[in-house]
Amino acid sequence: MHWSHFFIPTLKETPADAVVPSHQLMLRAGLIRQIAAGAYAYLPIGHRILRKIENIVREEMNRAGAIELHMPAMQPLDLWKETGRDEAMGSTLVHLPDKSFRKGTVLGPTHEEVITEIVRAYVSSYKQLPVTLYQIQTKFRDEERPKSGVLRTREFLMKDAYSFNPSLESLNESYERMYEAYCKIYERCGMPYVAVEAESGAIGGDASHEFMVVTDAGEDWLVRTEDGSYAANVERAVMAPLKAGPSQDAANLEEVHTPGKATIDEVSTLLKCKPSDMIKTIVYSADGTPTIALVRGDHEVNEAKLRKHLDCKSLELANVETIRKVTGADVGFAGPVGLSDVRIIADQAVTIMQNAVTGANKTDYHYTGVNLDRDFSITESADLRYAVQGDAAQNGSPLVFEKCIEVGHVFKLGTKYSDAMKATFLDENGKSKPIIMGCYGIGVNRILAASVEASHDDNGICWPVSIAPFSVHIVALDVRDDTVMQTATKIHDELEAAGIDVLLDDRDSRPGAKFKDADLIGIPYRVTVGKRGLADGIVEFKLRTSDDVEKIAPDQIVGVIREKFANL
RNA sequence: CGGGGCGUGGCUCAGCCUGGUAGAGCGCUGCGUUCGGGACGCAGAGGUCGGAGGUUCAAAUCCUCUCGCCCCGACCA
Repeated sequence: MHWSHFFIPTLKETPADAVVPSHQLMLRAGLIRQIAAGAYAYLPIGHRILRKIENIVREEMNRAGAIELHMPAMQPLDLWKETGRDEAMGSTLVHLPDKSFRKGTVLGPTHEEVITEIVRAYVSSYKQLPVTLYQIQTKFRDEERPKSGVLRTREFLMKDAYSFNPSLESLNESYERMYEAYCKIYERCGMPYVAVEAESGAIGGDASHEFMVVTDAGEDWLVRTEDGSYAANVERAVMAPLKAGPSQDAANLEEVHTPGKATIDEVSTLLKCKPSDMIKTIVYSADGTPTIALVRGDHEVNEAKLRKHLDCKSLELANVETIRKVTGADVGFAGPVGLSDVRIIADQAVTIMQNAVTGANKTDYHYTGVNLDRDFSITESADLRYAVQGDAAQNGSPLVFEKCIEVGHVFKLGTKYSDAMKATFLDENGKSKPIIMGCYGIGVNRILAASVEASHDDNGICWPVSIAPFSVHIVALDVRDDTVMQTATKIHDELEAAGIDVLLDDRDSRPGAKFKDADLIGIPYRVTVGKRGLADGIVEFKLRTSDDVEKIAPDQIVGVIREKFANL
């Protein structure tokens, strides 16, 4: 490809709206153009990269036995009503206006409903199972706040695969195979990924892993141990129980006046104690029943853990009236002392506290010197909180926290969708059973953006060969010199004939600008052809990621490059 | 959805407070000199100042409404 015949609108300056490196560099390198909040055009260079990623994904999916199909982005709302996800997705689900289209049409944010509709129509026997189907398609989600360029958009490309299995063992096999395919995909894309245990979220199901790329531009947190033995989404992370400190003399239970001081910060400041000396008492409504969670003042309740522990369908913070009724006080003065007839679940860290401070269940009063068993009792204790800095994993290894971006997610769905949509099959004994499902998603554009986040320097992007828009970038200097252009064109043609993607910068620009652009768009191998070099009988060969320049005879450069690619 | 910020040529921004001929740099076109890490000179093209309404003799500038975009937070398969 000749640059002058292509379309690569590079920018010298960084657009002001771009904040994260991947966004800045993708704009500057001419990969994308923003059309609206959360909607981007992929310009030719960006498009080529997406295609390369897609091909890797496709190859690995096919190798793992998944079968490609294509489903519509436009979907009947009725399908979503069958699973109740029309409400669960809330405003994220994009509804087409009734008057401009058929009543009740939505744009697919994901395709569990549609794929289940297809499978239930055609699959009726165990003999047709298992089967894994996938597509690579544009998804629509009306995100409240698109951000960070291409990392969080309202329209995005996703590879979504769905497995349909006759048994849990079969599901586990499909899941395992997808998990391994995902690892290969990220490896082939040259991405430093981490597979972490994850919560399964609103999609339901009982097991899932996320594939994360560590980057400051990310919106998620993962925790892992320094020894590499454990990695999890922070939502999911399980910690070693805290050990009790040295035992203190039990203080007397005392009621203190704390007028208007309702928060942990206010009370700890007033009483000159640490937040970690306080017990945070949070009243929830679990399936409509008031339920109390206790965590240490410096900890946060992890509602996913609490929900799982309670095994309840709905869990929300209790409203003000409920809190008044249960505690007899305004919000901010709740405590476990004196409460009965309500389920109280204490986080493990609370069970080892001594002489704690809590609300007194009396507006404007707190207790000090509160001790478990002597002053209050709990129904049970459990792990209810988010991991924090200083926690250790269950094997005792300290947890480290890292910001990350999710690039893939594998779930075991179970029968959530097949139950709701009556997707059943007859087993060997002629018995009707719901099909067991798994689903597996990869954010294709996120791989692109995460790859830039993971691999760039001050001058631009550094693509791995596998997903680079071109493999070799020939910079022709002195383009009006016939020898230079003949040599550069010959190298270009021969590389192209050898099946290597090559870009020839044949623009009549000054060398500095061409080198800057070359670094910016980040093609892994660069060949410089100039009058000066040719006079010495050489062209220059350089890696994007290195300053070392190899001088190679023009008639040997193609062989050298072909050899490199043969070894990849 | 709460809080903050910003909309002036393809990009970066000045001008607005204190109303009076729409500016600079980059990029673009032409000519010339240059030519190994974003050159220079000369001559050009390109803007309903996001939109609507209002105040005024006069609005990019003041007022009201509105739309869009970015950031923080909440939310998020």
